[in-house]
Order: sequence, then C-alpha cells, then structure tokens
Amino acid sequence: MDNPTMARLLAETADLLEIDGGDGFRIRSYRRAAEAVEQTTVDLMAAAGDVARLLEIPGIGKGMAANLQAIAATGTLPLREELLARYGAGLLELLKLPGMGPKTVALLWDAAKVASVDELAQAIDGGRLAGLPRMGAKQIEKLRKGIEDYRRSAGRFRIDEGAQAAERILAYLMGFPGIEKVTPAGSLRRGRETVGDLDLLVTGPACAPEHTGAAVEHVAAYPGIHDIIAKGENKVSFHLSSGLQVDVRLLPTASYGAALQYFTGSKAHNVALRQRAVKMGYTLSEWALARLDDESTVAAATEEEIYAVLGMDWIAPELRESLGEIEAAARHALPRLIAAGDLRGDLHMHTTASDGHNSIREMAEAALARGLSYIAITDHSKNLAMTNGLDEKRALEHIARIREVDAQMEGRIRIFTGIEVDILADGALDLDDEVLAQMDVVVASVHTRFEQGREEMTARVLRAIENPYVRILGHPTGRLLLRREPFALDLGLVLRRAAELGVAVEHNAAPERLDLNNRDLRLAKELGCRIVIDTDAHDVRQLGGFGYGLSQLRRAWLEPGDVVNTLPAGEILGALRPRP
DNA sequence: GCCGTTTTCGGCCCGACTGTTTTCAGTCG
Repeated sequence: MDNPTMARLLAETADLLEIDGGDGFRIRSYRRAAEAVEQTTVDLMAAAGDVARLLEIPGIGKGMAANLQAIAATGTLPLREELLARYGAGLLELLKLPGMGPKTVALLWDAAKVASVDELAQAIDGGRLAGLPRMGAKQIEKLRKGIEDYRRSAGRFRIDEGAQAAERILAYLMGFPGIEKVTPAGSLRRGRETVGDLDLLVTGPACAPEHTGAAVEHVAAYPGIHDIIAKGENKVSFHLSSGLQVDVRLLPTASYGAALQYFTGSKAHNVALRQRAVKMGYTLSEWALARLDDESTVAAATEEEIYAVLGMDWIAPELRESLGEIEAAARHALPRLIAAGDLRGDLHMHTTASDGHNSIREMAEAALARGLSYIAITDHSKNLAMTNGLDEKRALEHIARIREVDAQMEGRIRIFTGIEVDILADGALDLDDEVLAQMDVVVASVHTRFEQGREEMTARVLRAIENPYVRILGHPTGRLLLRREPFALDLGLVLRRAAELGVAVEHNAAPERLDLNNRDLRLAKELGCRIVIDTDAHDVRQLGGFGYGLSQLRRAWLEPGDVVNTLPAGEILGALRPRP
C-alpha cells in the first residue's frame, strides 16, 4: 500500500467520526495525520515497523503510529471498520455531494434512513425529506441538482488518478523480460481532464503473435487487480479496486504505431482520418495503413509514418478531436504548441506564512531546481482566516522578507512580492490599496461560493478586476473538477474586460482545478486575453507541476506567445497590467 | 488524538456565506 492510500483511509475515518458525532479535536487529529501521511517523504509501508521513525513525523503520535501499523499489517484500521459496519460506505459517497456535510448526512441517516446517494435520490422523489429540520424547498432542490452533477461525472476518473494508476501498472509490466515498451493511449494520452478507462499498449518480443501466453499471465497477476473482465491472447481487461477499468493490449512491434494511433483516438479524429485514407486509396486499421487494392501494408510501426503517408504532419495527441487539426496537418500549418520547456516562472504559490508547507527560500530553491527563472510568492490575505491569512501589517512584513530572500538568491532566480487577495461579496478586495501598491503581483481570487445568480456574480468579479492593483484574476471559475459545479459566471464578459484592462487570467494546473475548460481557453485566445498558468503550489513538490494544466492549453491550440509566463523574468511584470 | 520555554493537563487556525432559524446551524475555504 502506498502513502496516498493510507492517507485516504485516515481521512475516511475522520469523515466517519464526524458523522458519528465524535470529538472535533480527535477528528482533526485524523485529518492532520492524513495530511502528514500525504506530505511525508518517508515510505510508511517500509517504515511501519519503526515506531520511532513514525513519531518523528509531525502530527503522528503514539495512537496514530499504532493506526499506521495496523493499516500496514491488515490494510485497514479497526476504528474505520467499526464505523463502516455501523454506517456503511454509502455515507462517504454522500459527503461528496455539494452542500452535504457530516451533520446533514447524520440527519438524513437518523431521520430518513438514507445511507447512499441512490437512497437520497429516492427519498427526494418520494417527498420523504420535506419537514425535516433545515430541509426547505431550496435545500432539497440543491441536493437534487448535486446528485445530477455527481452522476454525470460518475464512472470517470480524474486524469491524475488515471495517470498514477497507469504509472504503477507500467512499472510492474516493465519488470517482465521481453516487454520493452508500455504506452498509455486513450484519453490519458490526449490529456483530457478525466479518463473513462485506461488503455495500455504493450510491445516487445514477449508480445509476438502466438507467443503471448506468459506475458498475458503476467499481466493477469498484477497485484492491484480487483476482478478480471476478460483474458484473451493479446488483451487483458480488469478492474482496479478503485473501479477504474484497464485494458492492456499486447502488440507486435511491427504494428505498434497503427495501434497507438487507433487506441489514442478520439473517435471523431479516427473517423475523419480513415475517411481521408480511403479517399487516398488506403485503409487504416489498428493493425496497419494498407493499400486498398492489394492490401499491402504501407505504414504501421510508427504514428509518424502513417500520418506522413497520408500527407500530414504528425499531430500531437492533445489536438486529436477533429476540430480542424487534420486539415491543418495536411497544410503543414499546425501550431507550435506550448510545451513544458516554454514556461519560465510560476506566479502563484504559498509559504508557511499562510497555509503553505515550505519557506520562501525552500520554494525558491525548488523552483530553481525545476529550471524556473522567477516566482511570485502570493500567500493568502486575512479574509481566509483558516489559512492564517495575512492582514495589512503582516503582508508588509512578509514582502520585506521576500525581498531579503530575493537578495540572498543573488540573481540565480528572481522572487517577486505578491499576495492572493480575496474578492468579497460586494466585489471589493480584503486588503487596503496602500498595501497592494507595494506588491509586484496581486492575484484576486474568489474563495466563497456565491449562489445568487450569474449577473450578480459576474458583476462582483468585474468590480474586483477594476481595482488597479489587480494583475491576475485567480481561480476564474472556482471550479473544483468533478466535485463542485462551476460558479455561474459570464466568463465571456470577464475575459473581455480582463483583456481590456491587461489583467491576466489564471489557469490553474492542479488536476483538481484546471480552471478554464477548452471552450474558455479558446475564447480567451480569441479575445486576446492573457493567460497565465500557475500551480498554486502549497509545497515544493507541487511547484513547477504544470503538466495537467499544460495539456489543457495544448488542447486549446495555445502557443507560447499566448501565455505570459513564457516570458523571461525581465519582461514578465511589464507584460502584466501596469501598476498605477 | 497531538502537543508542550505550560512537562502530563488543557489547549487545539476562524470568518463569510446560505438557508431557514426570528437568533443560528451547517458548509466551505
């Protein structure tokens, strides 16, 4: 078991304790422990026998060390099992609905015996919620909508979850002699926000036709398998315990390119490509690109040669959505897509001054190690009290420290001063302008859920970016992928006004964020709005992790010039809105 | 359940917002 899974078990125990009405401080201990387990670089499975080692981790005491040992030994912990036996796993699922917290879950369980999302839907339809405390018409409607959103995303997994699962399987498969290459295809390779299942293509001598038996058995023996759906000569399909379906296909090296092209998709792209092939006298399948007349193979080993025979440049997987990429590739006019190496700085991150886990210096060194040439430190402001947000006085002290560390770095990396201010209900910012005037970078973000309607919400954000010190609009939709519905916001208006004012709009690269969807990003480009991609890093490991957000930019055909933090340190501030 | 220039008990980040509550409970960050 890995650390993230252990962290999940502890967090679930905290949730169950909360539903159970347990002591709030004890609950918080479990939450803190889950966070510590998530954060630590100690491999807990390996260290489980060493209590002293466990106790060195802040947030882990005697009780929690015993819990970790129980998890390592049995795969779960007694308290969690006990609570699960009493309440059932369905309650944990209920907690994922927006507006649904432990108190409401407990209420529904006590009063209406609701123990799962399905039972909640039935209770709503049956009118059994009416009359319960705090269950007015609006609240019930909110739950109904929440269930709808939840079900729409069910069955798909966030791309980072898919990528991590793929990585583990890949490492396992590569340990088998005769397997040379494992490539994830499908929506994972195309960089979508979510994946429905995993397609893994495997090749090497062990995958030669008629000789796949041993390799198939190796795949089927993967320790993470929950159940096997199908096992054939060159394909094994199974579920992981998370419910994610995985299709592993064993292929001869000779047709690897054709298979990769076929299984990468998208469906629409493949249909269009096959039509083009037919017009040119070829037929394209997962085995090869062949001549229509005598069925002789003309290309199969690599994607590049297949596209080349069809008169096209190779198309980046992110673009394969049949949105004009085939025509552009045929005209040799594909964009020079933005790539990881183009990004020179990260303008949104937190330190221990608010809710980050590392110091200014540590963040700077980590950024340097990742090849960045500048960062901006943007800790939270006072309105986010739970993050230990900075008031005016502390904000000024903090930027003095940032400048000190910047001087210590002696030009190896540039550290800009900054703050992430909160947009209040009336559209004002929560810090005085005199303080904001001292900042290189002011990121204005919405942290509270507004539900009063699209016009009002849009007006608030528009008012916030009128403040002359705001240089970046952070979390422009506030959407937490697959968990919270997007804010109702007329993003078209906001992007247009931001473009006029020179305010850059942030695209958060964290997989649970990915603020701007494909349409938003294409619109931003159309309107000439500046995009900045940030990681909102809360520790050194998140820093520079642009990957998932970068895929979104590439999918929207964005080029280096469309993204401001491709500029060098000396030009970045000048490219943002000028300070008054 | 964790932690301690409080050494073994008594603390433990808090403010904004919504809905239904006529004074506040629950959720979120």
